[in-house]
Amino acid sequence: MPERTVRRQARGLKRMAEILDAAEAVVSEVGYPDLTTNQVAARAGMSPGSLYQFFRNKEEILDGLVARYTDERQEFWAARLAAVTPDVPLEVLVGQLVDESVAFKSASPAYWSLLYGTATGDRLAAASQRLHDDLARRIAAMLRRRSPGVSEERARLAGTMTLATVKAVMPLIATASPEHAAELVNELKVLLVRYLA
Amino acid sequence: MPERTVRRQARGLKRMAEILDAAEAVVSEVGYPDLTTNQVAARAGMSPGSLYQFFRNKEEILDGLVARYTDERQEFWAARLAAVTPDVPLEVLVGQLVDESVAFKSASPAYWSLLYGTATGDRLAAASQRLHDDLARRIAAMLRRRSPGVSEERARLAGTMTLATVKAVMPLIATASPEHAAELVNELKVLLVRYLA
DNA sequence: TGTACATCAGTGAACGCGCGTTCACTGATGTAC
DNA sequence: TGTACATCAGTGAACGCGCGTTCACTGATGTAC
Repeated sequence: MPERTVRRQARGLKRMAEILDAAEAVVSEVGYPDLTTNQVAARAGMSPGSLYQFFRNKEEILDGLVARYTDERQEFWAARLAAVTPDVPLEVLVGQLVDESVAFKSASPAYWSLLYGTATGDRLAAASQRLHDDLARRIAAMLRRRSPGVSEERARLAGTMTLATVKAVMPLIATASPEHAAELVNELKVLLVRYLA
Repeated sequence: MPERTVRRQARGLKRMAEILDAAEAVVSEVGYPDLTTNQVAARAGMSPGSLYQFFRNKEEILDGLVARYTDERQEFWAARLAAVTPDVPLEVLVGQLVDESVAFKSASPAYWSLLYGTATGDRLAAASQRLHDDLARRIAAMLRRRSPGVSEERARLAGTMTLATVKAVMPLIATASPEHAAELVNELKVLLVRYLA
């Protein structure tokens, strides 16, 4: 257990980074719920005991990993957004930012697995997936009844997006204050109306 | 361990429902990661051993709970969407469906905790929350540089919605086939452009 | 309608396995004089 | 520049706790004749 005043040697700092690298690899391989400290140690090429020279416990290791990720992302997007000039057309701006988001995401699978991965097993995730596919199909069917000109393909896409958006805003509503929640609900409606119009 | 041919008595079926009720309560109280079978048994007012008369193991209990939820939701939305008449204005339609989604969600907190709850501790969720708040603020600032007329309040809402939407579509992109992923990315851009225009 | 027997429902103490963490120890590196 | 000593880095076996699951058992309910 590291005391408050540990003069970390260069070797030690490098080791800490290696531990985080190992944790990252293990998370992206087996997922957070199945990660064990012994796996991390093995992956980092050191003994289990060594982990505890640098981190107080398992949770701190994951904290360290998340901190590294969030710092990196925060820095990147802060600079990226600050660099946006007001005259660039909206289409171009959105196109670039979305593409960069996608690139960022696929570059670090462990981050998503950590923060947005399902806590439950694959079985439950699959059940939810089936429900969503079914609902997306039904939304698509409804949209086509309203606008028969729309292709099945496009209606399906719209259904998927609608469902995903609603799903995404729900947690925000749950944590927000009542009046802020009402604003969010309203804004969600605005977004969907503009999108589906 | 229940054999294939168990003639469940009425009493037993009622017990199974009680177990699922108990599991639901425990999940919504302590969250899925901290749920224990003994807690569920205690909550259901029975001994741990009794659980295993009706479910093979812990996972099956959660499966049962999720199945009950998904069936209920599937049924509700199937009927609800089928009942939509083509002549109702989009604003009204979206307004109603979103409101019903919100009502449905707040009626069953365990469902969300189960399927979309973070597997990691509250500490990590909080870190991610901070990052998102910061990014929403920066997006809002950028939007106001582009459109100085927009209020800070509205820009902030738009930033939050934008971020939530992007976040929601990412997992879909990850699991989809390459060409379908490209479609989703494109559709996300369309949605954002229409929303932010 | 009553009796015998199989099966279902239920108990709660105990077991065992996995995994996070510790502990006693050895080696490596820095620092003081 | 060398020597002594503190501190850091590292090992891996063992420990202990929590929790899912079992087990031997008792009670309740249905079914056959």
